[in-house]
Amino acid sequence: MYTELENYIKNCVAVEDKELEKITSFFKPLKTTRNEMLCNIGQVCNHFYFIKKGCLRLYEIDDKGNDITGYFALENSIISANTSFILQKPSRDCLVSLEPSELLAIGRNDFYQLVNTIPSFASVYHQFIEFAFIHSQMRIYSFLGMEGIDKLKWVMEHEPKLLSRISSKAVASYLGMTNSTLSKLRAKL
Amino acid sequence: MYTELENYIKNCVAVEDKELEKITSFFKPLKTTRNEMLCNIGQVCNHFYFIKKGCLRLYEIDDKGNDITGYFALENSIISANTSFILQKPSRDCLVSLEPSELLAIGRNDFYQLVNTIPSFASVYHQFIEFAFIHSQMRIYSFLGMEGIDKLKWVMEHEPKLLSRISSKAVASYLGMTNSTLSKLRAKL
DNA sequence: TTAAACTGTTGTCATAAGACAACTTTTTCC
DNA sequence: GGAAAAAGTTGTCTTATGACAACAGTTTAA
Repeated sequence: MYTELENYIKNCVAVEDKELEKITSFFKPLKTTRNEMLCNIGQVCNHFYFIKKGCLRLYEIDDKGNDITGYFALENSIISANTSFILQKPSRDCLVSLEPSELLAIGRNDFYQLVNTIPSFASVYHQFIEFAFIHSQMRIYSFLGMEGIDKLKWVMEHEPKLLSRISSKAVASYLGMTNSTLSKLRAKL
Repeated sequence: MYTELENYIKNCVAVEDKELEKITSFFKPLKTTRNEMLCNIGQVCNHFYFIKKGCLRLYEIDDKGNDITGYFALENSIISANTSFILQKPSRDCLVSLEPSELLAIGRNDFYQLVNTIPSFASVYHQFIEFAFIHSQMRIYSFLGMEGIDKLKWVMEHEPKLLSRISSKAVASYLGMTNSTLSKLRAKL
């Protein structure tokens, strides 16, 4: 049940079996269908999700009704509507499953109890946030200056899984372009 | 000497005077001229900086020789070439002073010693990273979809200090546009 | 103080990308 | 399995922005 999550944690920090067991005991399994909304606009996000199987997407809808993807999370990674989760404010993001998924969910109270009592878990969270920040900065550097064709090449090189796994529409919203533009760029390659 | 830094810390967490004194004792004052390079491309960044006075800018140079700003830091905030500092790899970013500045610098070893021994300092760092991540995500949402004029309005609303304090050229590199485009957009308002 | 360097403005022109629409292909789910 | 919905492709047209250049204004530093 918890093998993947245990591996994820062990991959971040050295941790005793006893602690590991305590940590995982707070996670509850959860199956979703496709397009299931785990956090909607206006809700306060109260869970962190580990993905055993499937794929989630965090996105925001702008004034014109277009959506922008914050990030994707595939198997063996964690995600939540972070801003809402951290600040405990109504979310401006939607967190949604792109495929039928198998998740392990932990509630916010349990999450912070673990963070505050188990240093190795705090370290896991800390590493997640550090990585998330580094990744966001990388995306700013890569997507703010580049032309469309170069953004596409960048993702092909650095995050090829996204292209094989995720719909063009969603990828376009991650690259900051329309789907028709992405389609035309793909044809050019 | 350390008043501003102490206030910065106290603003994040409740902390005893004794601890506060221990924390600040690791920070060394440092004055810079304008355009002084605190971390250059290829160097491994080994310091975190608190800004008492002045302004720093973190940026990267892309293939075409254009530069993109990662973020700015003004008075009473902290900054480093985070990616390099965290991963201990040669930096792709430059960290530079935009004005003559008064800084308090802490070396990486001291920094992590504090993080590992003083929970309240760990919390300060943790909050910094959380905020930095949230801010980066916000920028992705705001700048990836928007047209130039809306990006400019966004900064006017959310980070007006940048516009009054920082050169147009640097602001343009923060917004992901050329300086001539920014100048024309300003004229339109 | 003054020359040099840098910054910002404005113009023209070229081009990448958005908007919209029509159409095809694929996927979904009853 | 098949109808309906969604996703993807491709075309035309428009527009925002980049590239480049000339110039003006400002700052810097010797």
